[in-house]
Amino acid sequence: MTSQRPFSIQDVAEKAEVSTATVSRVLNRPELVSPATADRVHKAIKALGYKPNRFAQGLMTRRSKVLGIALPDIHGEFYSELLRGADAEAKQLGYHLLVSSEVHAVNGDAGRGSLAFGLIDGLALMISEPNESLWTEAQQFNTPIVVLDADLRDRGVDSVIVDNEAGTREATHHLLASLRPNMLYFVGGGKDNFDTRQRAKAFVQTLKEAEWAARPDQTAFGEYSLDWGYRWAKEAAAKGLLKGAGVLAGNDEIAYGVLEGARDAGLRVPEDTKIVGFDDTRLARLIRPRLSTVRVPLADIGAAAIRVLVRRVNDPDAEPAVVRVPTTLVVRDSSTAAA
Amino acid sequence: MTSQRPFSIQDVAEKAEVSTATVSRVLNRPELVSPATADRVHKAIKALGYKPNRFAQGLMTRRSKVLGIALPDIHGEFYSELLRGADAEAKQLGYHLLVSSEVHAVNGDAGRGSLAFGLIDGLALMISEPNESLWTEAQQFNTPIVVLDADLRDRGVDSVIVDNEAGTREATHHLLASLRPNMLYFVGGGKDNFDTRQRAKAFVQTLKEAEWAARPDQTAFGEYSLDWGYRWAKEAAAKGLLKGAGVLAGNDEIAYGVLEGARDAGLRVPEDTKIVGFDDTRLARLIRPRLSTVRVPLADIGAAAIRVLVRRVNDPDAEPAVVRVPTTLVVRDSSTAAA
DNA sequence: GTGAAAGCGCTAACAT
DNA sequence: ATGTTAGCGCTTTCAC
Repeated sequence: MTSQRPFSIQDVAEKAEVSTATVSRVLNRPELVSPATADRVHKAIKALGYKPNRFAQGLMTRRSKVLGIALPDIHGEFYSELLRGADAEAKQLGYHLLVSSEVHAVNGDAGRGSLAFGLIDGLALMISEPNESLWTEAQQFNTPIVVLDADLRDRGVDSVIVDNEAGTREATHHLLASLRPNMLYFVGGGKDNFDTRQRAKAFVQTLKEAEWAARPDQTAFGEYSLDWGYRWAKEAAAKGLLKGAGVLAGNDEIAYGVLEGARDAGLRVPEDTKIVGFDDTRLARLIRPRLSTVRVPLADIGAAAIRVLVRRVNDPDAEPAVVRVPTTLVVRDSSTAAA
Repeated sequence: MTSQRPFSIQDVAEKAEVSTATVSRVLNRPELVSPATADRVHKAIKALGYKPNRFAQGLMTRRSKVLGIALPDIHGEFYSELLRGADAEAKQLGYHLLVSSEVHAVNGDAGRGSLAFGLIDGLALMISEPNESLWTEAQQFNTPIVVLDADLRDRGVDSVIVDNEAGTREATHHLLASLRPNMLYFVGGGKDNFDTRQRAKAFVQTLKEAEWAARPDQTAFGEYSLDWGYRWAKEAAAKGLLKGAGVLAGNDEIAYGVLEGARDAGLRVPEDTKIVGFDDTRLARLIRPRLSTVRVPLADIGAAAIRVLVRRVNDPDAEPAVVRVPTTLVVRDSSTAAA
C-alpha cells in the first residue's frame, strides 16, 4: 500500500542498464531494438510495474488516445445504446471515450465548456436539430470531428447519418399493402428534428409515388413523447379519422401513445388501426400488441462514428466520409394485416 | 482555417510583455497579480485565442480534471440516467467524464484495459455483483475510487449505496396494508446481484416483523427481464398462488412481466393481484395500469458518486464516506387497494 | 543498435 | 508584484 511516486522511464532505463531512448523504442518502435536488450527492458518494466505517463506522452505526441463524444439531451435507450456501440468500438481501436451529455444546453460561454476539452484526439458530435452556434463552437475547437445525425456533407465534414428514407419507405409500403394512401398518417417528433423531418418527407414522397398527394393533416409534428402520441390519437379518433387508418410514428414512444389513445377511443390495434413505430427500442418488444417498428441500429451508429473519427485522426487529409446506416422494418403485431 | 501549431504560454507572455510565470499566475492564482498586468495578459490571451496545453498542465500538476466512470453491462435507462447525473455533477465541479462500459467483461489482462487509463484523477466504479478480480484490478490502479452499489465499507473505500432496505420495507408495508403476509412474493433478479439480495432480505425481514416467517417459495430469483417475471407469474398462477397475492418485483421490467403473466392467466391487476416494481424507470409510467414502484434516483446516485470522488481527489486523507441514497415508494395503479 | 541531449508547454520554487 | 529557472516524463533527432 506504499503510494510512492510512480516509476518513470528513467527508473526502467537504469534497471535495464540502457538509455531512456531505448526504453522508449522498445515501447514504440520495437523493430529498432535488438531482441536481447528488448528482453531486458521488458523484464525491468514488469519488475517495476512501469506505466508510461500519459501526460508526458501527450505532450510529445499530441495524442491522448481519447475521443470525445457529445450528445444532446436525449433520453434513455437512444443514448445508452449509441454510447455502448461507440465505447465498444473505441476500446477495440485502443481509444477511450470522454462523454458530454446535454450538449444542446451549452451556453455561449465557449470557455472550458462541454466541448473545449483540449485533451481529446477527435470529437463525435451529435446534432439532432439545427444549431449553428454549437456547430461553430465545435469548429473552432480545431480537432477532427464526425457529426452524427445531421447531414453536413456540404460542409465537407465526416458524418454518420441514419438512412431514414429507406426505413420510412419500407414502413409506408408495408402499411400501403393493406390500406389506402389517404388513410395513412405520420406523427412525428419536433418539427425541427432532423430525423423527423427526413421521415416526414420520405413518407409524403412515398404516398406521392402511390399517386396520392398527402393532405396537410396526414403529417403532424409534436415531440418525442407518449403524451403527444396519445393526444394526437384522441383528437384524430374524435374526428373519426383513425378507424381503418395506418399510423407511422416518429419514434416508438409516440407510437405507444397513439396505441393507447386509439384504444381509449374504442379502437382495436391492429384490427381497426395499424401502427408502426420508429427506432426499435426495447419498448417495442415489451408492449402488447408488440410494436412493428423501423429498426435503427443505435449501437452500429455509435461504432461507425468512432471508426470514421479514428480514420480521420490518423489521416487528416482523407476524403470526407459519409456513412449511411441502414434502417429496416421489423414487423410485429401492431400492424399485421388483420383478416 | 489555417491550422498552425497552437499558441503557447510563451506567445502570450511575449504579447503581454510579461514572463510566462505571470501568465500562469493570471490563470491559476489571479490574486497574486496586479489588476493592470492581469488585464494585459487577459487581452493577449483573448487576442491569440490561447488555451493552455492540458498535457503540459497535467505533467506538472498530476491532475487532468477527468474522472473515470466504469459501469457493468447494464441496460438502457439505468445506465443513461446514472451517467446523466454523474456528468451534470462533474461539469458543475469542473470535471469531465471518461466512460467505460461493460466493464464486467474485462479480461484479466489488466494491461491497457478498460480501467488502466492513467489519465484520470479518480474512478467511479460500479459493481453490481461480487467480482473480486475487478476490484483488485481497480485497487492496483492506485487512484481515488468510489464504489457504486456494492457495499465495501469494510474495505475502507468511499461508496455510494442505494438504500434498498427503506424502499423495500415501505413497499412491503404498502402491500401488507391490504394483504396478508403469507400472500406476498418477492421476485428478484439474479441471486448474486447486490441489490436483489438486499431487497430480498429486507422483504423477508419485514414479513418477519409482521409475524410471518416467509416460505421459501415467497422469494424467487431469476434475472432482470420481462421474460423471467412472466414465466414466474404463469407458474405461480398455475399453482393458484397469484390470486389475491401481492408481488414486489426486483425491478420494473420483472414487474411488467409479472403483470402480463397474471393477465394472461386471467387475473386482473390490481383487483386480483397487486404488483409493485423497483427503480421507477420510464416504463413504470408508460404501462397500464401504471406501475407502483420503488423509486431509485439514478441521477442522484451518479451525482453523489462524483461528489464523493472529487472530495477524495482533493483530500486523499479524508475519512471514507458512505453515501446512502434514499429510495421511496411511488404508488400508482398496479397496487392500489381495490374495494 | 544504442546513447546523448534537446525540447514539448507548463507550474512552482526561489529570487528580487 | 514579477521574473528566472528548474524540472515534470516522455519522444526524437542526431551522433556514434
